[in-house]
Amino acid sequence: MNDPDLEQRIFEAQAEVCKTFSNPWRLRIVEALGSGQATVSELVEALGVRTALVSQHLGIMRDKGIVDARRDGTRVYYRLADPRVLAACRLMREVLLTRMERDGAMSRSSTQNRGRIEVSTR
Amino acid sequence: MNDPDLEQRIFEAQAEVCKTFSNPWRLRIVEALGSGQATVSELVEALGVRTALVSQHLGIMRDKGIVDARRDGTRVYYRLADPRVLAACRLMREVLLTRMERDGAMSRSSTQNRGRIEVSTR
DNA sequence: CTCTTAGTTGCGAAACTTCGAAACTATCGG
DNA sequence: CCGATAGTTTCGAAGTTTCGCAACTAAGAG
Repeated sequence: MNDPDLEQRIFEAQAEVCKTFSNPWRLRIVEALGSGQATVSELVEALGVRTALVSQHLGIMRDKGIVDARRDGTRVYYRLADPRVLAACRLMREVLLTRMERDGAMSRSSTQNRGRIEVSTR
Repeated sequence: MNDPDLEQRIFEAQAEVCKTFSNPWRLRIVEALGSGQATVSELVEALGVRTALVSQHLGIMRDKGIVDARRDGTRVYYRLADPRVLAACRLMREVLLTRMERDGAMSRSSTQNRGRIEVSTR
């Protein structure tokens, strides 16, 4: 129990999940599915992107188990497999917005050194 | 205010942040930095990966503003720029583990159709 | 069976990511 | 200045992702 490799495999699986969220269209799909379900054409309409592309992204998310699909006649309804992914995505977005605000403030101040290594003055 | 393009740019920026977490070593670094700070060599020791590679990954996270670096003598100390990223990563991992458990249960049952589109029986 | 609507899939070029190897920089002790 | 230790950067080959395009399947209407 508690294999050193199991831990590594969990982090690899998590990296795969994060890869799924590394695309703006997929993030918008997650957000659009936040309030219930939607068909492919509703998503096409909401995002303003070609059908094939939306379907490709949905296919990727289906394969990774992020969304579930249900066909009803000619339509296919998609929904989030686990509502917590929305929460995780939103938390990440909040962090981002905080940073964006801070960076905006930074550019108006003089202490600008993002991405550089600070040196402890001792 | 509330530009249709601003929204898109926020999702693009978020996708960039998620890209940062799309690598198992970077996730392990985030986890290792969860309880305070660490030097590059401490991270090298903890992850069992070459120094250059750890430094490359830290550089990527520094550029994206995920971690902050502070040099003290020959050592460089890294820490998370915002503790909420740890929470977001952990929430994502929980979702993942739930899915892994569910999938484990699925393989022991007969209804196995992950990644396929269910058809509504009507 | 045919047509239409709704969605999926395969292909391929361009762009991007990963990681090892080697060269480089920074700081300190002597 | 020299050498040692700690970390960073550059390069490049191998692999992966993105997205348009075109061909395909699935279901219902007539």
